Amino acid sequence: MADGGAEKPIRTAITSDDGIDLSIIELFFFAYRDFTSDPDQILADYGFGRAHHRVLHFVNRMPGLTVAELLDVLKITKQSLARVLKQLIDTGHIVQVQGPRDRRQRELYPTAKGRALALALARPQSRRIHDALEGASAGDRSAVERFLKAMVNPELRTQIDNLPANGAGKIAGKGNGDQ
Amino acid sequence: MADGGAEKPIRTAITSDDGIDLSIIELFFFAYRDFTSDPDQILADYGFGRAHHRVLHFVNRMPGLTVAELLDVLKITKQSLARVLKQLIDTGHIVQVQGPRDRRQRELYPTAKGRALALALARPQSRRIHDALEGASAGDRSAVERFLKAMVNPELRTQIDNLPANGAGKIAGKGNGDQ
DNA sequence: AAAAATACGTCAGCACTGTTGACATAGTTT
DNA sequence: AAACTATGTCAACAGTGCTGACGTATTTTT
Repeated sequence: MADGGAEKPIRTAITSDDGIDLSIIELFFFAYRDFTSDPDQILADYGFGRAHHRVLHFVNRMPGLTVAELLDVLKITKQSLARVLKQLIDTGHIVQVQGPRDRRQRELYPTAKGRALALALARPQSRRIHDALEGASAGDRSAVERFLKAMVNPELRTQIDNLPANGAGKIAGKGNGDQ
Repeated sequence: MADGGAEKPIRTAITSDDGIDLSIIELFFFAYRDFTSDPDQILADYGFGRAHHRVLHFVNRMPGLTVAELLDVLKITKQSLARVLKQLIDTGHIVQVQGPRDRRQRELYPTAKGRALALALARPQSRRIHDALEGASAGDRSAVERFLKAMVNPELRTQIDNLPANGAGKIAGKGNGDQ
């Protein structure tokens, strides 16, 4: 700034009086930080990070999805995905299968190993959620779900609805035909 | 893996039947991603990132806190903090004041510029929350707050309670004496 | 059949944010 | 005086995101 160095310190705190919903902003930050800390610890043992977790999770949730579809869910570039996906394939957590209709496509599937890791990562998160909802009524739970869903950009809510057993039965156009 | 390359693909999706609370896990991921995207766009104009946002936010929420206290809130190393804090000081968003009792300490305060930016960053987040809670009852809102708080590690809940106008009046031991 | 578009992979370089480890300097406590 | 504490800083590294560019296989369009 170099304005003589005399910027006056403001000694009062921002409060809810400023018209900002500070409590939920801060709660959301702390909650998400701790929510991700559980899997982070497990991932460290594998030399993986959060990006691996997300890829593994959605491949397990939507087996057979293509690279392009995965990019669309994660909203990252293919170069970002390439690094982590390659590692997951090299370590035998995910396999690629050439697309039956369009042979340019690569369908992504978890292996038994990949399924096991995905579940191991989801377990502590699910437990934390379960504990957090202890004593909550069905209405409370529903309020939490509605809130979280409403926090998502409207264009993306469709994606969420298309996940299996989240309201939709199966993913359209994909034969989830049990191995 | 090099086991002959024949890891069998699993073609079934993980579902709630696996005993995992998938809907909230996924909702939380998407919700947080979009929640942070609003300020991210503003920050880009300043050449700042999410780390700057967090520092700025808590300095505005707890003016006069020391470097050590800030590290304790953010749970990062001082080397990580140093980089972003230096930038915020150099750009005139934050000022340091030598601690009155212990002159080794640096109390951190926002400037008018820093306060303005903090509010500009909080505004879209607050609006998103407000919109997400549209049509929600007081009980719904309370359920959401209780849930988020319960998601935080128990040891850290005290920190949250000590933020001004989140249940506590003032920060213990700090004279928030209005400039 | 040739041309254009698509799906994917990859190389190279960069930015942001987190980590360890080591060391320096002031100021406080013992 | 010695030990401890609060802060700053240098250096190196990891993880994950980005852009830009280019190559190859395959499908679609002309």
